[in-house]
Amino acid sequence: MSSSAIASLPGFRDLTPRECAVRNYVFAAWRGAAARAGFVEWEGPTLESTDLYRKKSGDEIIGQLFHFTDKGEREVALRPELTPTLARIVAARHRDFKKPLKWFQIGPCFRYEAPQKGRLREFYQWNADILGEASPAADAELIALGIEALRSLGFTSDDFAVRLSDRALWDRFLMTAGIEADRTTAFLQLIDKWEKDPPAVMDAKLQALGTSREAVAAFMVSAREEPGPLGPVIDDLTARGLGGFVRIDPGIVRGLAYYTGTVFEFFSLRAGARAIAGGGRYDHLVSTLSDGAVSMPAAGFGMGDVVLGNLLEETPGPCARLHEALATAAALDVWVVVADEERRADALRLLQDLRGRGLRADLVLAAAKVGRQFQAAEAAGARTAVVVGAEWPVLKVKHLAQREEVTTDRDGVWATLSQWMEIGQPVG
RNA sequence: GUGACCGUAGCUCAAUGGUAGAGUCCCAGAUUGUGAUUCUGGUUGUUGCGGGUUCGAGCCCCGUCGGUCACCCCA
Repeated sequence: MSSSAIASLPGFRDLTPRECAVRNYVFAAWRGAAARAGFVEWEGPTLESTDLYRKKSGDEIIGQLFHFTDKGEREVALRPELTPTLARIVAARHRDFKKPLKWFQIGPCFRYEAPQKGRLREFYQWNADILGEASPAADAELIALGIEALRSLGFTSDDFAVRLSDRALWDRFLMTAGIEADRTTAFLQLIDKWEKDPPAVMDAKLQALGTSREAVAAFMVSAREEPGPLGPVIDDLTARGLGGFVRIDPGIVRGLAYYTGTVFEFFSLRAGARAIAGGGRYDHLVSTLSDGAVSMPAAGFGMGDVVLGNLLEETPGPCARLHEALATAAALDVWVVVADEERRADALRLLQDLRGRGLRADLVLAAAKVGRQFQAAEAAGARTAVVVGAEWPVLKVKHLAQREEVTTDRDGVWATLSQWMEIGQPVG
């Protein structure tokens, strides 16, 4: 609080154990969903050559990077996302792997932007990608994975939906409308603001490009009725029973980046509808980054932990599930109470024995009154306690929730605990 | 980068321009071996920082830093 104290940097978080546990819970959901779908985990470096991002997105992106010159005069940048690293690795090493690749990574990313709700300067991103498979089945597989991850956290079709589009839809529209290719980017940026800009403003801007709001609106309606290139993706997801999560929405454009076909966005249906995740097909990126040496179709998506974390706390169902998981994760199986300091050595031996058998066990490190040790056990969420005192080798084992205590010996401790543990073991 | 609002104890917040407080948390105790509640006691502040106005500033003014939200952007 004092001015001389060093505070954390803006947009960077300190994760105390409770927040760390929430993060781990989210990671477990991501990893679990990916593993169940046959995706394997990889990991790349946090720091990359700045050129990796410049090459892909152009110079304007450099302003949003944490970048510097290292001691070897190299221009380097903290990664703002995971996909370029993936493309770089796959371009270099793809012969080592059978296709298609189904890879995922979880890791910190950095963006030098003004922090605000749902957006920080350091955040975790989960990226899942399929490379070497051009079929729409890959797009659908990825969308299904994202849906499963969110469902495993307790979210339902009341909480989120997937908006699906395809760059090809707009290519068709632009061709029909006679708009030159070099204005495509400007046009798509307008579409991105379709819901934000007032109709009159939107119309004026579109007129300047040689079309109109009316024409675009009519096209959007027709695109929703006529899935066109998105038909196979929709059919695939419908066959999986996930059709209810997906809707065609040509308004989804996903920035100006490297997408070449299908694009999609997971967005919250709750107040302040925000994007939870986004992705799409990027068939040319591997080729671009390898200067044409390797060509490989690819698709993927990224999901950040910040918006998702907010949603977890705000949505009742998932929030309850989270708290239940946190309580279970933090709980100890047994607390060893040293009722007589003369017996601390015996207590320590018992403690190590219990840990060696796989139980989560702890004790108060410094001498303390029995009452305080039970308080510590309670605070730590211990389910049982073993009292080691003057009557050694006689021991007392207590089930804290049931307030039930039995007298036994060293062997009896294990028998009693294993019996109680099985009873109290949470299912799933 | 631009704009609006906000900065008081670790946290949540009080305090007409007139001596900075409460709750909570944390720590320690309540007839020497058992948890909740309760009770008692205790620690923590140059009121974000720096100027200015005033007899006197937590309060008013300017600046600065930080936070939040929005814009921009969103890979």
